[in-house]
Parts: sequence; C-alpha cells; structure tokens
Amino acid sequence: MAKLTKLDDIVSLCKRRGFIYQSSEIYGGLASCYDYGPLGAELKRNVRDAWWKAVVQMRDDIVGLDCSILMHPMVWKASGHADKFADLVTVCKKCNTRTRIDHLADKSDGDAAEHTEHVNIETEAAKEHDLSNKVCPACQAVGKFGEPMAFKLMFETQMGANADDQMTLWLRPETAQGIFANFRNVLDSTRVKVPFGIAQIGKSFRNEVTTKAFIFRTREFEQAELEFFCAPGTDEDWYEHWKQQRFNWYLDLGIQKENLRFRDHDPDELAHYAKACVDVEYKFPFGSGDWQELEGVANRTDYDLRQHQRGMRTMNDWFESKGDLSKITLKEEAEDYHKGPLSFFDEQNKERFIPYVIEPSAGVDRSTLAFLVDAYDEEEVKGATRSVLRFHPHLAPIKAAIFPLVKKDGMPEIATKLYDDLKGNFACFYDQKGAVGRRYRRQDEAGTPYCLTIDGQTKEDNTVTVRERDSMEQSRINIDQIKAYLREKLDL
RNA sequence: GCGGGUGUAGCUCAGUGGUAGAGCGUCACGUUGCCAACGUGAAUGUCGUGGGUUCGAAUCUCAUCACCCGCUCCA
Repeated sequence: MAKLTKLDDIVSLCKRRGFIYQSSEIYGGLASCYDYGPLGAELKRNVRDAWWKAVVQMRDDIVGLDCSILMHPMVWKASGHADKFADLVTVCKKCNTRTRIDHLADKSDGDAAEHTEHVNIETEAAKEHDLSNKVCPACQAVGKFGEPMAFKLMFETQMGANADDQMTLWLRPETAQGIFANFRNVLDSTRVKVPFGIAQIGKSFRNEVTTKAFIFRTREFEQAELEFFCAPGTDEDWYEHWKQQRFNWYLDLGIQKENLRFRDHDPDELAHYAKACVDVEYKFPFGSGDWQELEGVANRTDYDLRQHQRGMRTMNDWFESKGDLSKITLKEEAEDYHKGPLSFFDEQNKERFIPYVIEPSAGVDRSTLAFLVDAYDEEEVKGATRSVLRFHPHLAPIKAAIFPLVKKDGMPEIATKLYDDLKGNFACFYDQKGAVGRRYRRQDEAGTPYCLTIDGQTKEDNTVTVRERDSMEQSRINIDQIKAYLREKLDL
C-alpha cells in the first residue's frame, strides 16, 4: 500500500500532480489557505457529488438546500456561537504549554480538568482570573501562568458600503444553522414530513487558534452536513442508522477498511446540546500515523430549533438595542414551546413537537484528502516503480484517456473522433504524444481507470484496446460499444 | 501565540563568501506499434521576502512570510 509516510510526501504529490496548491503562492502564501488544481477540483467535485447522490438523490426522505454564508446576526446569538464560540487561553511560563483556562485543575483538589464548552468571551475576559493555584497539565508547575488571552473563533465582516451605516456580520462557522433557520420554509414548501432531512454542502469559516496538517484543519473549509429531523424517542434509532450509513459511504467509495474506524465521544466530551456523538476517523499518515476525524455524527436533540424559537422571541430587543448583540439576552422559552413556530404537527398522532435532530457533518476537504491518500499506491513492475492512484471510478478526476498508438496512419483522426464522441458523457483526456507506455503510466498517476488506444487493427475490425488501470490488463472492444462498456464499468 | 525544524528549477535535493547545479519531470523534432528507462535539441530560478555586514551574500546577520513537528482545537 501507499508509501506516503510523511505529510510532506502528500503535499508534494498534491502539488506535483495538480491536486492542491498553496493559496497565493506567488506572494509567499497565505496561512492555512489552499487551492485545488485541475485534478483536485475534479476530485473534490466528485466527492461532493457522491455525497449528494447518497444523501439526497437516492433517498426519498431528504431534500437539499444551499444557504447564504452571511446570515442575520441573531442566528448566531440563538445558536450560542456569538456568546460562546471563543476560548480563553493561558500559557505556562515554565514549559510554554498553552492550555484553556477552563481546563486547568486546582492544586488542592487535583482533579483532572473537566471538559467544558467554549466560554462567553465578554464576561470571561472581564472576570478576575486567579490562576495562582492552578496546575500546568504538562509540567505540573503551579501558578506560573501568563495573562489569559482571548481567541474569537468567528470571522467578522461588514455589510453595507456606506461606512456610517454598516452592520457587523459573521462568516458562518457551520452550515447547520442555515438549515435550522430554513426548517420552517422547507416544511411549508415541500410536503416533507418528519422523519426527514435537509442536506447542504458549503463553505464555513473558523478563525482557529492553530491550523494543522495541510488541508486537514484550515480556517476556510467545506462542510457536507445533513440535519435529519425525527420524532423524540426515535432519535436513538436514527442515530444508529446514520452512523452506519455514513461509515459505509466511505467504504463504498473505496476507503480501505483498516484505515477507518468509529470513535465514540465520552459523555463529558459532549457539547452541551448533544446527547451522543461519534466520529468517523481515518488513519492519516501524518507523522505517527494518527487517527483523525473525517466526520462527526451527533444527536443534537431539539436544542437548535428551540434556541431559534427563543431567538425569534428576542427580535424586539434586537431592534431596541439597535443591533448590539452584547446588550441583549435571549428570551426564555415559552411554556408551550413545543407548539412554537418551529414545531411539527404529526397528523397521525395529532400532536405537535419540536423534532430531534441527528446530524452527520462531514469535512469535504478532509474526505478528499483521505480519498487521495488512501488511493495512492506504488508497486514494482519489471523492476521499476509504478505509482498509481486507485480511485473509485466515481471519484476519478478523468474517467477515460484516449490515445492513438502512434501519431500517423490515420490513428489520431479516429482517436479524436472517439474522444469527441465520449467527452459529452465522461470526463475524458486525449493524448497523442510520446510512447504509449509512458502515456499509460501518466494516467495511472492521475488515477484514470481506463485508457483506450486506437491502433492498426482498429481500421481493420473497428476494435480498440481497453487498458485497465489497476490490473494493467488489455482487451479489445468494438469502438461502437465503448460508451456502453464504460457506462457499465464506471457505474455511471 | 510559544518551543523545535525547514525554505535553491514544476518535484526531490546538492551547493558554507567569488559567474546558479544535478536527477526526475516538461517542451520540440525524429524514432516508436501496447506499459515511463531510444536519439537530438530546448526552456525554466525575485536562491521565500525585505534590510544589514562585505569589494563581493544562496552562503554571515536582523526582521518578516510560509510550511512541518509539538502545545490547543475541531468538520
């Protein structure tokens, strides 16, 4: 299997073959930002399409959505991000280890730090923080901490060209809230009934304290999220359902079983709104061969919809404070909140409730990287190394390459005709330069599953050579049957 | 943000004060009739960026940017 043992090898591969480049490279690069090159753009698009097909197209109970990145600030007040999506961190002066202050344990009780949510940055920063009795988890030094530093995890931007009349907005830190904000719209316009899901793929932005490992953790990233709404009491079954569905999706697209696993979150690791959460992890070859999260499947309960009902009740305060979020607090829930504007009426049981939500949330960039790394292989062929990307046909950036065996005797004419005939149906590539063996190997490196070669025999019996990427085996197929052959083999 | 490391051709790297190099890749022409390894020729460098020292800097020095390994966090 792959001989990519270091992240550097992957970065190099990605650049050399045109999958991923550093953003703004000609200006020295921009931290944490990356661009997808010609092959990478195709690969990533295929990953998105495969997700959409599995999650939306093939299901009768899920519909799609595509929200704006900028949303009303109250969305983030209600979701909790505006107040809580920040960390207060301090550094141990002895060993330079950085720790969130809410994770520090007291010297006296010695208890391990408990998991807590992100903090409210305004109130926390204003508080006096007595760290003199706190223990550094790394070097055990007591009270050697510097001033707490605040990290805001959402990007801010301004709406309105007039400088005197601008509103501060946030770039969304997750696509999920756009789905909750449109829950009512979808209910009213599509005839869906609980249980059903709303799916969305799009960019999100988090001003991470530290980025990591190539495109694994970036400040701008793409999510594929599904919010699946179900009746309270059925949520645990749906949680299991989606756990399996999502795991199998990676396997079906060729991820090797031994590189994929679940990791359940400990109860004290769960976010305050989550009843259960499991990560789908991939064994990336970063340094020590660490397992890293590709996707999280969470039971978010009815938390988000209930929060947005509170948000809707708070709008008067928002207008009165002239949009200053720091001056308002969310209104309490109505006593009959379960009959609120974001509730669902179950015709069969004649009851109204706020649906529970199961959320599979996948990282598109992470998955793309995993598919790339997992497909990479090197093998010995006649004493030389053949490197090949064994992509699942659905993910392969190029489905078929068309070659004339040599650049004469009318072969290029037949080959270009075949190419023109196929490119409307499949992503194809035409190449007539150099030795054919070299062209085969070049396509191996791009992960192209099939090469079609026009030779002398083509003019005699109308057949072409079909060469398979994985086995390197060749067979002859009538040129008129190529389209059907590819369609069947590629399952398109 | 802190500590450690790195930055020279598209990629991998050599080059420790005196005219910028190799392998692979790329391109052209020829050859070639099914698996990168033929022949001939060619292109390609703000030596990450900006200051300083020096007669002279890829090389010494300072700053800065980016990446990698940790700390932290999460899709």
